[in-house]
Amino acid sequence: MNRTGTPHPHQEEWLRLDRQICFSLHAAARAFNGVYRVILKDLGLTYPQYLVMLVLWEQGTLPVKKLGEHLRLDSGTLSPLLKRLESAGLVRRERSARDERSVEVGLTEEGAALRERALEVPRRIASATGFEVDEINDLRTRLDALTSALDAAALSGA
Amino acid sequence: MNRTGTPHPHQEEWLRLDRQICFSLHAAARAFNGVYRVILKDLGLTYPQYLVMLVLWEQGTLPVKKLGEHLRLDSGTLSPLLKRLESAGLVRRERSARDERSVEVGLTEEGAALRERALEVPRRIASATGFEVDEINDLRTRLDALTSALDAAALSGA
DNA sequence: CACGATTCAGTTGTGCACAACTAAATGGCG
DNA sequence: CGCCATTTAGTTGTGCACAACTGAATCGTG
Repeated sequence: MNRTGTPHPHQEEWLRLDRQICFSLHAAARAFNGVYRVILKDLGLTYPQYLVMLVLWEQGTLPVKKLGEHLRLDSGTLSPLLKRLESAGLVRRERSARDERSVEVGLTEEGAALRERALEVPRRIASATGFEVDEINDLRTRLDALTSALDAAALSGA
Repeated sequence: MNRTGTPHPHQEEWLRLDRQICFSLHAAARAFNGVYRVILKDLGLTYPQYLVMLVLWEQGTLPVKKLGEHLRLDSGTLSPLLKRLESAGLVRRERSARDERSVEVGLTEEGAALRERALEVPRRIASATGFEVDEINDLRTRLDALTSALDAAALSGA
């Protein structure tokens, strides 16, 4: 399809590389998820639920909107997830008195207490990865840069 | 809770770091997914469907089992996904004659032809990330190392 | 050959991600 | 004040991930 001099000589190669990088990121995310799944089972939390609890432990009560900003998740994901955490007795949801549109999400006694048991999770994860703190932080920095670039590209219409 | 000399002085800090690394990886995976979603919309593929097509373009016809090994996905994920690709007219599924348990997945004419249009995807992704090929490859290597460590840990019981 | 263990695809049920939408409350502007 | 645009949660529908299971085919061993 390219009689004279192949204007895109590396396209085939790029498709192969794309397969590799796509797969790597996808697999890494799922592998991470899998290890957390095992460790979090003891706490009765899924990985996304753990992320929500981490924010609540750190920030205290805050509206769904703010929670979504911290986690880059919208109400379509958070609403059912928070309902499940509420059913589990870990969080409390109540309409804000000042702004009836808003719902404040806070910890119950039980939810706050769960933090004690969660303290050992990071150590177990670190030992599972076998990575040093510096390596983890370096990887995190690169991933954040990647995410920023991707978000910017998505906004500008890919 | 720790009157004499705090045997775990860094646990609180680790919980904060865990929030950061969890969030970074989770966000990166979703941001990547989002950019691919936009670009793949033209091809009528989702990101996981694109991964399947990449394998088929590279490897040709192969059983569901092998496909799953390449992608680390099981039949619970692949079966419905492949049905959708079949409905879209991109792949063909048929029971192996040699082994009636196995289902061979292959490309249709249309599926094979789609490869031409997919050739530009990696370039668009690369420009979206703004990363150089070397950087991508370096990141990929680290992610693969992480995945290997996590898989090994998962097998040994976390 | 027979029969129990294994392999393979598919199904079911739960949970997350996200787009598109609804409904209620709020805020701004004429 | 009255009305409309915006903000905020929530709902609906589609698709993926994975655990647990089913059922059919195959294999191994006696």
